[in-house]
Amino acid sequence: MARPAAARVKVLDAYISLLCEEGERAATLEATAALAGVSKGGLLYHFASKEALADAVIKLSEELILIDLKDMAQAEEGPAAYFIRTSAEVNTELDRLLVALHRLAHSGVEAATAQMESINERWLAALMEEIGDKDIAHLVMLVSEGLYAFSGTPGTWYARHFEGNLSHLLELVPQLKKLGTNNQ
Amino acid sequence: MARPAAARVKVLDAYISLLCEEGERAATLEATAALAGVSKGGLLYHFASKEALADAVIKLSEELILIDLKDMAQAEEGPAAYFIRTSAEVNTELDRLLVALHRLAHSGVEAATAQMESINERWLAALMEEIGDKDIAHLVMLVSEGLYAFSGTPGTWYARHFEGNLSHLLELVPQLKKLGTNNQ
DNA sequence: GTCTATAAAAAGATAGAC
DNA sequence: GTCTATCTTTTTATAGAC
Repeated sequence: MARPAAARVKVLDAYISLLCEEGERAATLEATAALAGVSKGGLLYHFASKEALADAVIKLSEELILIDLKDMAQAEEGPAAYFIRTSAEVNTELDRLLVALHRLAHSGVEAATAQMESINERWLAALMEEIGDKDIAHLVMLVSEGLYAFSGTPGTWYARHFEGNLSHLLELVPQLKKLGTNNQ
Repeated sequence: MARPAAARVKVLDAYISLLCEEGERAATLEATAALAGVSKGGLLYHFASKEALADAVIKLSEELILIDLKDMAQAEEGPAAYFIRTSAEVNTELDRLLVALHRLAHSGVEAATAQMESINERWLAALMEEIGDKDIAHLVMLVSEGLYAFSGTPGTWYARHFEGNLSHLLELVPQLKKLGTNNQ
């Protein structure tokens, strides 16, 4: 589907928005259709079931993560700094998709859990390329995971403490890498 | 309720188990009652609504977190090491409650989000007592949050990479603290 | 306190008109 | 492609017997 219908895009975007901003319980077919400005029937023409909606989230996350991994490998600041910096960015398309994936995984959608795992494996591999030390790479993964866990819920702890203030964490990256070298 | 009914405890425990192991979608009243070995009516005698069940999770998490904060402050290894070590422990009562809280928060239960925030504020304050440096304290918080985010889903990325292997991360704690000193 | 039976509401999905 | 109307299933909650 090289040029998906506008309505299909609006529906998927509405579903992702509801997942991110109100949680999985609120992301019903009816609420999604209403937010997208279509009827339930109109929604179901594009996505035959709720599972199809979740699958579309997973598929889109895969497309965006492939771009992200490429950018991460080529980043001038280095993969680790790129990774931590972008982990804290909120409301990028990738961030929204990853938050939506989280919501689905926590609700019990197994395909979403599997995709999260797959993404984590690839990120860890990319970090290991640069860092070398397994423990430090894990540490960076956990920091990133922590940033995601706090994101997607505006006005929360995460926002109060980190928003616009990530530079301090980023300054630690070279030190973390050195720490990795000492540790080998 | 100094000595809550045995059935009440079984129901609450079943609800927490379903949240942790199968996600919020699976934690219906019917499934909870079945796992607890009571009828739906029996369940609703102890918890008048689904909201009451969620509130009980939040209340129990508060009781356990007060104990945890006290233990953390008095830990011989220091608050930060205690905090990271216990963050990775799975299937403790506190861990299960925190995973359940996460599930509820991601589903859209606002009271659960508020409780998570409250807990995070108190943990950060306890870490600052020891570490002093705000950035490093944040880093430790994020690592811990990452550990929680990965926990509660057996057989996943987290389990494969960290289970029984946290000693490496713990060895980094003194170095992290030193890093904080340099950073001041 | 616990059960069964039943109601009420919400959510997912289908059919067919346009 | 999109809508309305309808059906089915699931989920929450109530009522009342025991």
